[in-house]
This record gives sequence, C-alpha cells and structure tokens, in this order.
Amino acid sequence: MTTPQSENCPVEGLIKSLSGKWKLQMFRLALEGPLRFNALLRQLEGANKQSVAIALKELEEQGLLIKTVVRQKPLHIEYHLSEKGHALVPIFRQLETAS
Amino acid sequence: MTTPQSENCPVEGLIKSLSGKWKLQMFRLALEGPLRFNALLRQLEGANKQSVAIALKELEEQGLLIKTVVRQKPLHIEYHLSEKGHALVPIFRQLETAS
DNA sequence: ACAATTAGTCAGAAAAACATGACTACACCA
DNA sequence: TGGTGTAGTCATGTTTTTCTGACTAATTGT
Repeated sequence: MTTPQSENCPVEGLIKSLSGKWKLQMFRLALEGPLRFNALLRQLEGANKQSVAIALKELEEQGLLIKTVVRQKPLHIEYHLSEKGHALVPIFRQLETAS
Repeated sequence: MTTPQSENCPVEGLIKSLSGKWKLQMFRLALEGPLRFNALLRQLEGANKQSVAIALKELEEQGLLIKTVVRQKPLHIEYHLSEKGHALVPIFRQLETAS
C-alpha cells in the first residue's frame, strides 16, 4: 500500500541507502576502522557538518553502521560497520569483475 | 586528479548509474522483457516523460541498456538489457540474502 | 486528409539534496 | 573560570533533481 511495485526489492533499499554524495566514501572509510564525526569532516574533503550528520544517521537507520558512545578518556562517539555492512563487502568485490 | 579518493571504486559507478528515482524499477522491468517508452510511462506510476527519457538515455550511456530501432509493423524503439546488465543479476540476488 | 500512436524535446516550476555559518551543550584540561 | 575538543542542531541559501504542460516530428490507421 506504500509504494506499489517498488518495495519488496532488497536491492532498491540498498542502492538508496548508499546513494547520496558522501555515503559510499563513508562506508569505505568504515571498512578501515570506526568513524568519528569530526574526523570524517576532515577526511571527506568538501563535506559539511549537516550532510555528514544526516548521512551518519541514515546509514545507522539502515543498519549499516552502529553508533556507540565510548565512555573513556575523551568521551566520544564511534560509528562502526555492522554485520550487515560487512556482509556486503564480498559481494561488492564481485562487482569489480562484473563491471 | 578528478576525484581524489572516490574513483577506482567499482561500486561507486554502479550505485551512481542506478541511483535516480526510476532507474532501478526500469532495470527490473527490463529483466522481464524489452522496454518501450510509452509503455514505461504507464507502468511506472507517477513517472513523467522527461525523467523516463533521461533515465533511458543514461542507462544506455552506462551500458546497461541497448537501444534498438525495430523496423516493423508499428516502427518503434526497444531498450533491452545488455550483457553487462545481465551480469549484475546474480550479484543482486546475493544482496537479497545478505540484507 | 485527419486523427492517433510512437518517441521524444523544451522552458519553467516545484521539490529534494546539499552547503554555509551561527549556535548549543557537554566533557576535558589548565 | 575560561578555552579547546567533541558532536551535533538550526535557519537559511544554493544547487541538483524531478515534475508539468506545451510542443515537435515521423509513422500508422480510417
């Protein structure tokens, strides 16, 4: 009843969850280690707070990233790749050859 | 020199080639048979000429669809999935399970 | 000859995405 | 007590994407 013929397609959800100016780069950085807000702003040249904040929130909502408050020395927040996120990697590798 | 850290990622190209409001649905319809302009407009509820025309052109440029003029009874144009397009299908199927 | 169907193009408006700069709020350090 | 670093939010403006409706042009049916 929501969207006639579009939903029920898992690829659509995934593609949409990664389309956006910065999301894919963020995903790739998350492969190398946990993400932190201000660090991201420096790493993603040209990106701005607003967009990064929204992208983080959406990637989290879509279950690709997990947000954790790290109660340590300099209390901060980390976003790390979820199981679901990791599961995509080998599939993405196949695209390298298929394209 | 073009985009510092983004290129050399095959997923980026694919995601971009399929991001857009209608492209993924069009891809899926192309799996079922050749696409035709006016038929698409009817099948994609809410879509408009302009967007469909642009999506077709881009999918063609990206090598996912192939445009053919069919010189027959009612002379018309068909867009069918390319080899490259078909190659994506098994990978997409894996995404269904991974998500 | 006339109307319908095909496959579009074009200019302009509306909507969505993205960017900018100011601001908040908490923790941490001296 | 005041400054720095953390992780944001908010209002506003710009840019990109999508939509609307009018129009074109060739082909086909009556």
